[in-house]
Amino acid sequence: MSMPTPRALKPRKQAQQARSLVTVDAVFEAAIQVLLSEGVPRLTTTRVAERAGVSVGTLYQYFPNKQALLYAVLQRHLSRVGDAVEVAARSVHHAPLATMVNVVVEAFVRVKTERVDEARALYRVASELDTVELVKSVGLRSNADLSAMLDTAADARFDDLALTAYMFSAAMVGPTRAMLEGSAPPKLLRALRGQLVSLCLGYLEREASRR
Amino acid sequence: MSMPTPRALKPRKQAQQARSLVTVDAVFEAAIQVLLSEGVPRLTTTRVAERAGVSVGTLYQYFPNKQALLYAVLQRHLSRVGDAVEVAARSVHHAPLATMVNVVVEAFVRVKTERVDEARALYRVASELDTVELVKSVGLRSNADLSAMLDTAADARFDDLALTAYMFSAAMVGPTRAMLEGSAPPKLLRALRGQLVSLCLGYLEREASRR
Amino acid sequence: MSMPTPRALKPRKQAQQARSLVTVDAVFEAAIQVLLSEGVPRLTTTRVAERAGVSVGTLYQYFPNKQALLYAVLQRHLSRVGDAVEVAARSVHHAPLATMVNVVVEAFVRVKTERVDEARALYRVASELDTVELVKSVGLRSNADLSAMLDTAADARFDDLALTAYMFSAAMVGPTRAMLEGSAPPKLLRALRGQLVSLCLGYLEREASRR
Amino acid sequence: MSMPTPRALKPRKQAQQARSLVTVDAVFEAAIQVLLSEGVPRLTTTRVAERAGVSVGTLYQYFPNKQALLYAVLQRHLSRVGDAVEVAARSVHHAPLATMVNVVVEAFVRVKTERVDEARALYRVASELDTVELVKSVGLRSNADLSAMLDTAADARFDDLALTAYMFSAAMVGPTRAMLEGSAPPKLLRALRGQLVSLCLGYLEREASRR
DNA sequence: CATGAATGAGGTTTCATTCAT
DNA sequence: TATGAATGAAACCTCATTCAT
Repeated sequence: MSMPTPRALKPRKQAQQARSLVTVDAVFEAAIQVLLSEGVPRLTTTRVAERAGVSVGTLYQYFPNKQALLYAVLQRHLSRVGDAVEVAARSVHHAPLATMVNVVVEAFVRVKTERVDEARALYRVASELDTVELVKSVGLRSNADLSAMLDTAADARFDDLALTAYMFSAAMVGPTRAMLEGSAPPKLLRALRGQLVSLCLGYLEREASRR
Repeated sequence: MSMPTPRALKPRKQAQQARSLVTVDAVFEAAIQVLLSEGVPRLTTTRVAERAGVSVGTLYQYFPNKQALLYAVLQRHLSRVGDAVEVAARSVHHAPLATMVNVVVEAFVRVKTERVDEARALYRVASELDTVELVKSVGLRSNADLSAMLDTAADARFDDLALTAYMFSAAMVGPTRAMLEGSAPPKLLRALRGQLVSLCLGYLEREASRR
Repeated sequence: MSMPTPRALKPRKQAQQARSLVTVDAVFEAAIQVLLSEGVPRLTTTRVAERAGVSVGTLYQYFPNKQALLYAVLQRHLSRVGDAVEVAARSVHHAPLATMVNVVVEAFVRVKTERVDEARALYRVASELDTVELVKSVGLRSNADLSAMLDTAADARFDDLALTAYMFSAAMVGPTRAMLEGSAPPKLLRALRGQLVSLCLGYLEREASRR
Repeated sequence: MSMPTPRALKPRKQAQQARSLVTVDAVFEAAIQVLLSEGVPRLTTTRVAERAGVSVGTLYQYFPNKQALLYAVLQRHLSRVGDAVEVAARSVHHAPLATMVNVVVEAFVRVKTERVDEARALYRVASELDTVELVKSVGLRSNADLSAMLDTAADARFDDLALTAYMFSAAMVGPTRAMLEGSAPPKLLRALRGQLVSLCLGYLEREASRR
């Protein structure tokens, strides 16, 4: 759960007051909107502030610089995803493989899908070097959760748990990203959950059988 | 095979003279280098030209704008990948599923891996909006190739060929991207081929059995 | 009175605060100075900002691009001229021809002469293509005012009012421009008013007599 | 007839060979075309050369720099006009005023009108500082021609011959420019000659009568 | 002589950030 | 605390001119 935020990217205020929270949230939302409607190159602090209904000055009261803002937005999103995976994984310790896959995939797809625009917007930002570390750390966390889960599978055992968990994760993340980024037709999107289950379960069963 | 390039992104000269060819290639290479060493935000036309050992003016003789340059680099890379997949897929029409997967994955991993730096660099650029169309068109092409191949499988038949081909493709692309972007440890990278085969074959066998 | 400004040339802010007004005026003045002292090709936004004592950035807060700045300067000048002609023309409805010509020419020469440097500077800019529409629209307005006036002349009547008004206008504008652009000797400039009266009145009396 | 060309603007070759003449003419024509279709800011040497069907290098064999090219084009045009006026004026020495005006205006309008595009194009260039001298010198020459003519009028005498000739000239030039630049409707253009006669004759008769 | 690839100074414009009000 | 005008470094891109072929 802990991913140490680089000092330069720390928010300025802890935003504990009600007013602050509202403002910060408006800014987050605005950033996502701008990202979607204008694209990365046109994501300027002024534009975000404008869209959020505050002045640039105010924005800079909450974030020391633009990077910090994007970092925070991404962090919020990734935390949600990480949390969802973690909760799901914990809930099926000791269950059979099929159950595990169903539950985890279900949770993952749900959290990625309930705010499609957000997910889509953030893919555009996620390659900005500074965020690589963040993405990696969240990945590690999820891998750990999935490893721990797989290790308790009622009906399977894995030689290289870390590797298998990594691939499991990548098998969920990869096609999902492809679909969301490519603005895949709704038909595909609806099929996503089932397909991911098939993909992951097919893989895990193969790996397990190799025992 | 052809993917019509938007007019604004078309190269300026076809670069037929010897000197020109050298120049253009130097620029391509420089763009990739800068992308890797400096990241997207510091990828400026001046820096690319400098690294290529030419003047900005020269760069602009071959590309009407920065976008066009990036577009061209990406296009070259994607073409190579598309070509590799196409050739591989064609070579195993009417073979059994396992052969198909082995051959295609092998080709894909090879082409992505032989210029790891290039692949890695381009992921950073691929979100610059205008490239979405390009990525999509290459995706469509590969999907078509894979569909055609799968349709001839000696030992399997698929209900929704398009969907299955799409997932097959995504199952290769997704984890590969995750690994390259996240700068996965060499150990993982070496395992990639085998893991992808497992992933794709597991999936395809499941889907085929559902006949 | 209103001449709809093309959207791309619209000023960015209406400049209502005191500080802003000062800034915008300084920029206007600076543009004219630079135009006079350096000429069109050396009229750069940087230079104008510098001369105005502000940063380029500030200039661009008020004008979306260089064209818009020049457009605004020209518009301000032409509006003044148009206003002067309109007021003068209205004031002599129903008067004899000689009075009309005297009053209108007097007003025109006065307004063109009271800021000779401005007028001179703007001739240099007026050929930058996009301003053609502006010049034309101001011309139309003046022609209308002059037409309306001539139509009420106590001692004359005209067959083709529009044509006559057009020539009247051109007879004032043309030689004035020639003089100011050619930096005619002061002696000529002093004679301008009388000469223009002679020119216009001679013409109008000829046209009127042709009834 | 002599207008000393500034050294920096002198053509490089006297272009006496047939091939040279053709090239220079093509370049002149191209410059005018580009000026009309693209406007001053987009008038580049490369574009002119391209339109002329030669390489930039060749263009620079004939003109030391861009200014020189424009200067030459303008000079050619102004010479034609000056010549036409001179010939016309000489042909009516000792004639009555009305004849003089008719003949001179006729000549002037004809020469300006037979290549409307050229005239229109050159107005755009004529304010480029360096050309002011050129325009002025041609003006002086015409004024001298007109002065000499008016001085011999059979039925009129003028107090300030220089001033009167200047205004006569301006009365022809001004409205003509206004019409050509403003792309006046054909109807006006057809009326131009008659109107100019009326304008100039009205003026001259008034001035003559003031003896 | 002709060509056109190469040059690079310099122009236009944007945008993260500050700070007086 | 909030505002938004001002800043200026730095990005993108053009184009007059040269010179090796």
